[in-house]
Order: sequence, then structure tokens, then C-alpha cells
Amino acid sequence: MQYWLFKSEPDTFSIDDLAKRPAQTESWDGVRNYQARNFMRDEIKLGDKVFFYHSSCKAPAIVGLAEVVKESHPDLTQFDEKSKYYDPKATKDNPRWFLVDVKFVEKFANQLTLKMMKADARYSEMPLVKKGSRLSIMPIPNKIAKLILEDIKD
DNA sequence: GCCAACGTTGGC
DNA sequence: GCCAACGTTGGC
Repeated sequence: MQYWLFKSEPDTFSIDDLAKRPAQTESWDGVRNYQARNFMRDEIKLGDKVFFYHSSCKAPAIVGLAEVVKESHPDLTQFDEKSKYYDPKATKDNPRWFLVDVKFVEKFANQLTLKMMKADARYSEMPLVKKGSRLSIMPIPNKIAKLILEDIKD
């Protein structure tokens, strides 16, 4: 079982929005970055855990946990001409963009802010604090995942 | 709103 | 296949 981190702008889709979805589940659509797509298409497996991260907001932070409930399938927004994620080069026979479905597990009582992680040497191996890390989906080393879970419970 | 750091596109 | 121009991300 692998841990991941998914970024989302809380104004667009927050951890609370996920908790309110039918079955508390959402297809992680709209990812249009090849590296992130490859993770969803090839590597993210059923039962993997996902740290939910709020980005582009006042206090960027890890705010909760989700779980993968469906593995790779095509992102339908790529075929929808009205969607802002429409991709004219994608066809149903040859989809370009894939996603996974995630289900709400919990919202943490405390937030683990980017600031806290940046100030803490134990998080040096956290991809999020590394320079120029703009990926919206990233694998989290097991050691770091344990750290996060310990720190968040305090 | 600024801007650094990427990623993508397209002409050559 | 190079690389300049452009677009996007996301912290600050």
C-alpha cells in the first residue's frame, strides 16, 4: 500500500466537498499533467491512501485522508466539448487522460501546514517542500507518511 | 498581484 | 530535436 498526496484548491474542491459527495466519493478529474496522469494510470492502486492537500489558499496544508476506491479509468471531461478540461486530441478509442476515484476517510482535527513542514528538518524528504515541486499528485515515502500521521494526531 | 519554476507548443 | 515564447502553478 502506497501513500500519495493530491492537491486541490479548497475554493474549487475542498475536503468538506469530498465528504459531502454521494458515497463520499469523487473522480479526480481535470488533471492535465502527464506525470500526474501516469501515476493515476499506472501506479495508484485500490486501497492506496491519499493525503488531501489544500493549495493556493491562506494556509496551504494537509487537511485529511482519502482512499482509492477505483483504479485507472478515462477522465470523461476530456470528451466533453463544454468542459474546460476538453481535449480535442483525445478520442474514446484512445483516451489521453485517466483518473482514479477517491473516497473520504477523515478530516484531521489539526492541519499540518506547509509552513510547519518547511520548518521541520524531519520533512526534508517530503516532495512537497522540495523546490519547484508543482506536481498535483505525488507519491509520499512511507517514512514521511508515518511522520504526518503521528504529527497530525498531536 | 507578483514572479520563480516548470511544462507545453510549435517553428525551424 | 532544439529552443524561444507562452501558459500554468502555487507560494508569498
